Amino acid sequence: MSINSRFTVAIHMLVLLSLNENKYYSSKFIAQSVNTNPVFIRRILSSLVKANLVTTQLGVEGGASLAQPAEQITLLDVYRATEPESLFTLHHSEPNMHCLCGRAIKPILGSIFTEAEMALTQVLAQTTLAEVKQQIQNNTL
Amino acid sequence: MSINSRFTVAIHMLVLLSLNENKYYSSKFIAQSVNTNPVFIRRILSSLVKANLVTTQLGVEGGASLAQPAEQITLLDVYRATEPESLFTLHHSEPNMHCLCGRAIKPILGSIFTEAEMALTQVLAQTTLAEVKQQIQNNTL
DNA sequence: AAAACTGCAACTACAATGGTTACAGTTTAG
DNA sequence: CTAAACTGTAACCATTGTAGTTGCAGTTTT
Repeated sequence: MSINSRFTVAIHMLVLLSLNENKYYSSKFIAQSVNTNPVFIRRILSSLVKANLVTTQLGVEGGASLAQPAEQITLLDVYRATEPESLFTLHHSEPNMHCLCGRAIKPILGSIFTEAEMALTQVLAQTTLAEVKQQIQNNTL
Repeated sequence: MSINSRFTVAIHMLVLLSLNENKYYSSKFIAQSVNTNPVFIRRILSSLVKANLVTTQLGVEGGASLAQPAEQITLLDVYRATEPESLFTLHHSEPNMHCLCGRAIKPILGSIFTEAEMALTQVLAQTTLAEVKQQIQNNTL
């Protein structure tokens, strides 16, 4: 399958927060921009808080705000916070150990998959939230 | 989410076929090596046939065989045959066009995601079935 | 004619995704 | 000090994807 929309939504949210880093944005407000429901937003926010990308404030006028400057947050940080450990699913059921192929294939594919995933994450590490924000703002000129 | 085990299973199958390129392997035999059921194998085979990586033979002593030499089949070919078009899921529901962020973010993320996926596919393109087979055979010395 | 296959449809079980409701707890404004 | 606006989280639902299973028509070899 594919990388969850959680990742896409998380970036969307964080870019939104970066538009005014001193403001707390409510999950309801964010949900309207993303066009989804506030609970889904709060679930993702929960992951982002754990990864120390966002801080939240309870109560009236509360909400979420960036925990770090947008220049310091890369898309890889967001990816790590929202996506599971490994991108590739190895075998659903353990291969047959009586078969040459079954015995040896897992570690070999594992290392190729790790290499491929690293190539992907390196690209994500090269882009910061601030750059995405900048592109969005240029787009509207 | 993550990349389906279909991809992993497809590689497993093809490496198995590469052990003897002149033989037809039945879906039952392949299923035993992968430790799954023959129908699941035939469903994946169907995709591989469409991608011209495999030919099948009906009847007694029939089964599947590589349609190309193992040296010419890369993991990227297998990836393309078994995985959907795009790895990343953009928004589940369309973002709010009344929001600066909602309007502009999709194409920007789209191009970053394309770049990231290309980095991944380039790694997959560098490995052929023959190389995986070679590693498996070395492994058992 | 029997046996060994593919190809495919139909049905099932299970897990993941995202939407919805509900509610306890926190904070601010009045 | 109470009402309102928030977060955080659990519970439940609908939908979809994944993989397993059964069944059967059609093909090929013996």
